[in-house]
Amino acid sequence: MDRSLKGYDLALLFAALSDRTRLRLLNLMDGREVCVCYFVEILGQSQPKISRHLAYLRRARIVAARRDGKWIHYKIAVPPNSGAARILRETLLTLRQDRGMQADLARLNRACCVPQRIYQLESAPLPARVDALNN
Amino acid sequence: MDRSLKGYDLALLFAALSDRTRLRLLNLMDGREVCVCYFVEILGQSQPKISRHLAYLRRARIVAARRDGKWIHYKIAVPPNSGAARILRETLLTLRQDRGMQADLARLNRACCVPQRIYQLESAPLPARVDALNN
DNA sequence: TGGACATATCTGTCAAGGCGTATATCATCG
DNA sequence: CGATGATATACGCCTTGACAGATATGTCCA
Repeated sequence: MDRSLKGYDLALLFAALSDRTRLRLLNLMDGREVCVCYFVEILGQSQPKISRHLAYLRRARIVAARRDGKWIHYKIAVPPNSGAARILRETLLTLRQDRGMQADLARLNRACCVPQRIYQLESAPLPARVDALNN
Repeated sequence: MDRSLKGYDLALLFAALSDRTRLRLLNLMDGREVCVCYFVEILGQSQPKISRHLAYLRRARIVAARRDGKWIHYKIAVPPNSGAARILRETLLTLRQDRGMQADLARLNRACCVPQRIYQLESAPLPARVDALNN
């Protein structure tokens, strides 16, 4: 019996995905490990707000956090349920089609080119590529 | 440009999917067109509650309603966004893996065998097979 | 040890969603 | 018509989530 199917609430997954800000965060993490300060800068939203939305994603176990000195890096995690994992994969692919999401990525890439010119990012670790859920 | 990507809010889709009752309704409609009274009977929940949840699914345009005399039949609809459609398809496949969802289907099938013995269903139209989103 | 910085959590307020109850709508039948 | 049955919507109450602002936690560095 597939234990991974027990104890994972699909409705909770969808609740985590049901907010535009959280979808934007996931899109920025697609194939990338990103530290919180980049989210704050790229989305132009307050740090507590970003942090709360990240906590929501953690609760649904679709992101993983890793501390690195004073920074915390987030990346997408494979949820412990194969169906949820497939749904998440489809979701990320769908987000790529969205104009707004593409614009977020463009802003991220631009910021990564010149982090030293953006006060909040000058000493922050650059986002790093990681294995994407999608091929 | 893909017009179908405009005007469809993915977050709204996920909000529609973020409730267990609504997932149960969708699962019952997987490959089937079902009238409201069956949902009420199978889920054992009040008619207004079922109706409100169906309205939510309609708002996200993932179900279609059809009037047939005094009955209204619901079936799953392909949302006007190809990504949303793929996500919905994956979701339905995932629901099939869930014990509770399988139990709902078993209750539905049992009720369909002897609708005349269930007062609320004695004159109701039987659920009918329709093309499923999944193959 | 004490800042300074990155991030998380708490608090209070407001809007949205869930539910039960009551009621409205719409079709059928007599 | 008026009554009945199927479904939808309105209302009131309660809970949850989103947000801003304030504060706590944890790490680094002087």
